[in-house]
Amino acid sequence: MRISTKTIGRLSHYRRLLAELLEKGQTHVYSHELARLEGGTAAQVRRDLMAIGCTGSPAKGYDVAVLLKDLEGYMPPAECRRCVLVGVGNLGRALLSYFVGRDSQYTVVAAFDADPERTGRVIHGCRCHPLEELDAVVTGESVKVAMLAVPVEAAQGVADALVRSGVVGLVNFAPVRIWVPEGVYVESVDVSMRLERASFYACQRTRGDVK
Amino acid sequence: MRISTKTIGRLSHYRRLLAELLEKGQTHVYSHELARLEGGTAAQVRRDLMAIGCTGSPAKGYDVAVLLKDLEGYMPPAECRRCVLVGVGNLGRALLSYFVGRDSQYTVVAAFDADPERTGRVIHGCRCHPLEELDAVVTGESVKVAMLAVPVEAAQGVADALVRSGVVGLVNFAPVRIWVPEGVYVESVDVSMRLERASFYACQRTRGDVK
DNA sequence: CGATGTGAATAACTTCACAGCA
DNA sequence: TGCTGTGAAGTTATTCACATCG
Repeated sequence: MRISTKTIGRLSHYRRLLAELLEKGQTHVYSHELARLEGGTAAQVRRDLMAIGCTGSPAKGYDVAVLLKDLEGYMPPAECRRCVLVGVGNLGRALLSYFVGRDSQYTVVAAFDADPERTGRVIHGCRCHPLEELDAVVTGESVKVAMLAVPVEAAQGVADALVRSGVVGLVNFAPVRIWVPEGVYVESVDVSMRLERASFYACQRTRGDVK
Repeated sequence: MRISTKTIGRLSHYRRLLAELLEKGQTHVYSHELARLEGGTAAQVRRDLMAIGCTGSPAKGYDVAVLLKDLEGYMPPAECRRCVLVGVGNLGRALLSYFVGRDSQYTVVAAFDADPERTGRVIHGCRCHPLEELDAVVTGESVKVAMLAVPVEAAQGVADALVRSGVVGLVNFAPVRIWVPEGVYVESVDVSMRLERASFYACQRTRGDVK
């Protein structure tokens, strides 16, 4: 059975929430509690968990530790949670600090930048290489996933280079569509669209026709 | 008629694409061209445009200038495209430089940060105020939209303050759910979920594109 | 022709509602 | 009783397919 992209996104979220609950010492959780934390409905949570074969008990709900383990078993294994970053401007540095927290599941094994001013240094524990070393590092480390935080003009070229070096999963922060071969997956984070949508609904309300 | 959130997002894309086409001097565009640029289908583009009453001609497709004008008329007017930013760390600075391009439709009228080291300065043309001045500035400037680029622990408190000052549209970059009163719209940009999903499909070797 | 505009069909996603269990 | 697991129903989103037009 094929699990939808939306469900995968929510499973990721549930995992984060469960890790927090476990840390707090909570041993069991009901679907409606997870739903409230996640912003969805109880039925939705149960469906998502059902999709990957997780079960709970009517009496106590879901066992937090078991559920977390199941989710971790379903989500990418450690070797897929190593990624690289291209572009070490403000956004790139923000991403590095984002993934340096010790509870983060992901590791940025290397960063790259075209600007010599930014390379050769270690930022947030991550070595910053010149772009020329991209292929050697990505191939050498067998990295499959990359984050793209470069200017619009550079995005497609860098994406091509990454794909050539074996990357098959990309998170693109540049506000431009990038083309990749069949079999490569792209997540586009489009900040200006998000801001525009927020403004749109903010406006609607101001105009007085909410909902 | 109610237009879906997804359609709003795509309309925002179309607008950006049309602005580029106009700049290039292209006068007409077919739905399948826009579709290719945006990564969707021609039928989807026509549906979206139909939803807001735009029309083209079978002979030449859509008139770029007219369509752009229509989209601009539908999207938020200038007074809703003024926003504030809270949190001037790396992410916040990245956002400021992002929206400083003169082709950007949006203006960040003020930024705020709790850290006195970061306040009092002008960054990318945007004055950075201490958090204490948030209410005065947001209320005084009648700002309705804000971007939240603060640490997880601070997100809810800042969101509350923003809402109290009249903000009704939020773009939240903190990886945590924030609670807002009925009528306030929140866009959550969840980077770690995006990265995880990219890893998931990279692992699976499945294929797809996500906006 | 090769497009648009659109009803109709299909697919995807979400919620309902209830049996069954502790 | 109050929850899970899940078929069925409902809702939303997307694609199909075709009448129509220059």
